[in-house]
Amino acid sequence: MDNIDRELLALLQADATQSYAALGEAVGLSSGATHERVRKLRRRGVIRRTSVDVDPAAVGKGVAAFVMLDASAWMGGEETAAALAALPWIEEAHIVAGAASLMVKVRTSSPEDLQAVLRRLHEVPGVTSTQTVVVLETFFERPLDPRGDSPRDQERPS
Amino acid sequence: MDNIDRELLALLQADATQSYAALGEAVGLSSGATHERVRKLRRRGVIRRTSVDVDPAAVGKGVAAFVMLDASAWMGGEETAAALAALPWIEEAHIVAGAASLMVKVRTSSPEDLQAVLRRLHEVPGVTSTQTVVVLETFFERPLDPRGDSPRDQERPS
DNA sequence: CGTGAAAGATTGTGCTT
DNA sequence: AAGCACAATCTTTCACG
Repeated sequence: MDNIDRELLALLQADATQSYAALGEAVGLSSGATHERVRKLRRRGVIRRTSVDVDPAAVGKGVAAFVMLDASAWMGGEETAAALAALPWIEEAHIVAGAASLMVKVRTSSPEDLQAVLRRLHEVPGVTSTQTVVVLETFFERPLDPRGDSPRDQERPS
Repeated sequence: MDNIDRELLALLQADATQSYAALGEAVGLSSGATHERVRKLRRRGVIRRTSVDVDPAAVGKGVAAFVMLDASAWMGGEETAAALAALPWIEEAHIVAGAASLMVKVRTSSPEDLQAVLRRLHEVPGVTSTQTVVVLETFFERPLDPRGDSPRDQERPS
C-alpha cells in the first residue's frame, strides 16, 4: 500500500468506469502495471466491490433518518443483526457506545413509511425504546479519502 | 422506471463490473438494449456514478463515530457545509430535526484522532456543543434496495 | 428492441530492470 | 517484484432494420 495505490483508490472512487490506460496515465504507470495493482487491491480486500451510486430519491427513498435503539437485555448479536437486515429500509446498523445500544440509518419514501418502520423496529426482540433523528437536508455523502493524513497534524498542506 | 430498471440497479449495485451481455441475460434483454437502459439511468441522474467500495480499516479509517452538533445561532448552510467538507475525516453531514442541529459521520484511524477531529468541529463557527456516539461494531452497511415495497404492507412476499 | 460490424478495452505472455 | 510492450480475446458502441 504505497501512495500510488492510495491515488488509484481515490481515482476509482471518483469514477470506476475509467480505462486502466487512463488511470495509468494519471499515476504515471502503464496500463498493464495499473491493472495488476488494482487486481491485487481487489484480491486483498482493500477494494470490496465495484458498485453504482443510486440517487435515493429516484428509487422512492427520499426520506432519511437515524434511529437510536435501546435494548433491555443484551441482544444476541447475530440474531439482532439478522432481524435488522431483514428490513430493506435499513441501510446501516451498528452497535454503539453512548446513550443508545444500536444506531441504524433508515430510508423510506415518506414520513408515514418511516413511522411504519419504527413500528417494526419496536417489534425486534429486546428493543425497548427508539429515538429518531430525521434528516432535513443532506450536505454531502462521500467516499473516504484514502490519502489519509492525521487530524493531529498542524495544517493540511493542500 | 419500470421493474427491469430497478432490477438492473440492484444488479449493478451488487457488481458493476459485469458485462452488459451478462446483465441483459439476467433481466431477459439483449446486450444493446441493456446498455441503452443503463445509459439513460445515468443521464437522468438515477445512477450518480460508478465507484469502488473501499475497506475503511485498510486505509487507516478503522474507527467510526456519529457526532451530533448543536448550533447557537442559525448557521449559514453553505458556509457550514464548506467548513465540514474541508475535514476529510467527515464522511457524511446532514441537517437534522431533533435534539441536535447537525449530524455528521466521522472516520479516523484511532480514538486519539477522533478526539482531534472533535476539537476541530468545536472550532467550526456557530458550533456550541457536540455529542458523540462511537461505533463498536458494524453489522452492515449496504446499498438501498431499489425494488422498494412499502413497510405498511402486511408481509413482504420474498 | 434486436443484430452485426467497427472501435476500443481487457487480459495474458515474454522480456527487461 | 514490478513494470512495459505487444497481441489475442472479449466488450462496448454504433449503424440500421
